[in-house]
Amino acid sequence: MGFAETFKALSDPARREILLLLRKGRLSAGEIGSHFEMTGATISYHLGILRKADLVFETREKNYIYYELNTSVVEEVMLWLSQLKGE
Amino acid sequence: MGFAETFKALSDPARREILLLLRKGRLSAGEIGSHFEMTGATISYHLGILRKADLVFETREKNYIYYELNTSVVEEVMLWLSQLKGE
DNA sequence: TTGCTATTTAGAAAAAATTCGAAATAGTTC
DNA sequence: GAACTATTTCGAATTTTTTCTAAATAGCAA
Repeated sequence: MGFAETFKALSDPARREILLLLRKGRLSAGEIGSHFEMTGATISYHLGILRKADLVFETREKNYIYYELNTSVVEEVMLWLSQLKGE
Repeated sequence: MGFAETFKALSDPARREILLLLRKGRLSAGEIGSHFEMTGATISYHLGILRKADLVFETREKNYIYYELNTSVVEEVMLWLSQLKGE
């Protein structure tokens, strides 16, 4: 948990784009990277931020690391936001 | 609009606390500041961030500036988040 | 084991965010 | 107008974030 981490993770456009990509299903770090004009190192950095915020989880397979959306934290954030708009 | 601005605004604990304070109704900058261990200048900075993100709006009265919650942006954020968890 | 592919980690540079004290602005009140 | 109160803006210092290149790790394949 930790809303600071979560909102911070969501505040970057590339990281939000990554999450949207993952809606369709899991992708390897490399597949994710191919959608951006960034080095693999930078993508890895962003994936680390998303992972620490529990917005994604990874599963290792062969020499790939697949990333997948974790929606449970999204629910918590929505709950917090709904508090804000009256009950 | 601008989700980057909005999520960035929400990523700071003090700013989230300010928003929660404003649920009960409008407060002046000074009243908001009295809840924190920060200078007025810093509170003003945070209020500026929240205002730019359209999460609050201000109304001037006497020599006070009152801040009020703006929930319309909160709705947009929730909509974006609900996209994330399957339609 | 040697080489290949996928990804991360380390270190450093650049940019952005946070905070403060001091000065400026603006509206009140005498 | 002069003094007072509330708040913001400015300038600078510190911390955090973002990005890269280069090096390290790890699994696969020959």
